[in-house]
Amino acid sequence: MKRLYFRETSPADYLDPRRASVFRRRLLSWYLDNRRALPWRDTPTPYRVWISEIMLQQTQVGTVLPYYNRFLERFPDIPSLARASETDVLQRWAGLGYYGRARRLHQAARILWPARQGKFPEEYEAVLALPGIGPYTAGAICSIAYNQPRPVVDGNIRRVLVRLLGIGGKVRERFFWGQMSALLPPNQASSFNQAMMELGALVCTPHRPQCSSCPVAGVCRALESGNPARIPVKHPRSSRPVHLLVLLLEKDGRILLASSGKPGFIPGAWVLPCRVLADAGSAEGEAARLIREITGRAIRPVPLPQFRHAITHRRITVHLFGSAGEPATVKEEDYRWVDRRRGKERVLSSLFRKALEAGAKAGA
DNA sequence: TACGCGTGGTG
DNA sequence: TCACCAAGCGT
Repeated sequence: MKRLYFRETSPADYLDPRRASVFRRRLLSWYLDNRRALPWRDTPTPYRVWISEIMLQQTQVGTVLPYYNRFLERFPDIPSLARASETDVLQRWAGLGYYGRARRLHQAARILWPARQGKFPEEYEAVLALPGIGPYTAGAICSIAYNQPRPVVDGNIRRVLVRLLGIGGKVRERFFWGQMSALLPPNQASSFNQAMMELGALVCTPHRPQCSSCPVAGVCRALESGNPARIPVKHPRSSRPVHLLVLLLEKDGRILLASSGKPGFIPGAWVLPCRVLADAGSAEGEAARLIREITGRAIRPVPLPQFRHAITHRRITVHLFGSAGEPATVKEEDYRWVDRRRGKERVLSSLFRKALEAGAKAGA
């Protein structure tokens, strides 16, 4: 059955040549005057643009900045990144999220060095073939670092385009790529692509777009129609509640950590002993059971402060437990007693860092 | 195509 | 408090 959910593209969706020309000129002019000074814009070498684009995937500029600077300091070029251990790379990434990005970044560096002398490829297809690089990132690197005429489409650009073109319904992904290809000035791809994203980030924002100071307000169909903020239309998403049991076991000032082979956690990172719960009510009973499994002894779990942790599509309620009395020696290899202070130096996700802080605050 | 992946900011 | 969002990719 044919789905009517997506709106078909019609020739009328494209800006006519005159409006397109006005749009390009005003956007580029605005960008030259208003672009933010960012470290990867100072000297846009392929390597620096690459790192920035990976870090910026689903992550805001302000969040990325400190990580970017620290990362470049430690790994200034492809050989230094390739020579590093994965743990070292993850250590610098810890806190940024989406840890698969860091692993694939590292894998790509090892493909490029020493086999390809650490030289970042120039051909779009070769860039796209690298781990962690999809159509957006390949287009971004080729256009920004090499000024190749490659379109890009990201969240900002989708929003700018549907407003500019006054698209109310849902369109397919290829619609956006077609529009960007049509608008792209072949000799100014670097500036144009960045200008589109900059406009989306600074002016054509999701809430309360600043239409009064928008350089392309004169050619915007959403503004013509009256209420630009109503575009794009939003559809509800659900985020499921999850209950997670976490154990904070101590012995002689050390805490028990496990190297996580478990799916859903940072690869190669350390975790506190934990288990997903069927419901909130089973927390204490499961805590006792997990302690017994780990230590081989029946030790009463002591409730510590609960806290919540939000991840995309999930609201996690963390049920934190300590133990009364000294847990016996742990048999299983995955577990290790680690000095509390040194525990923080290990790769830990924010959730477990929060758990350590909550435990410390409770005097555990 | 739809989902999972982490975290911090925003209203 | 909470849903939504942010320079996406891999499966």
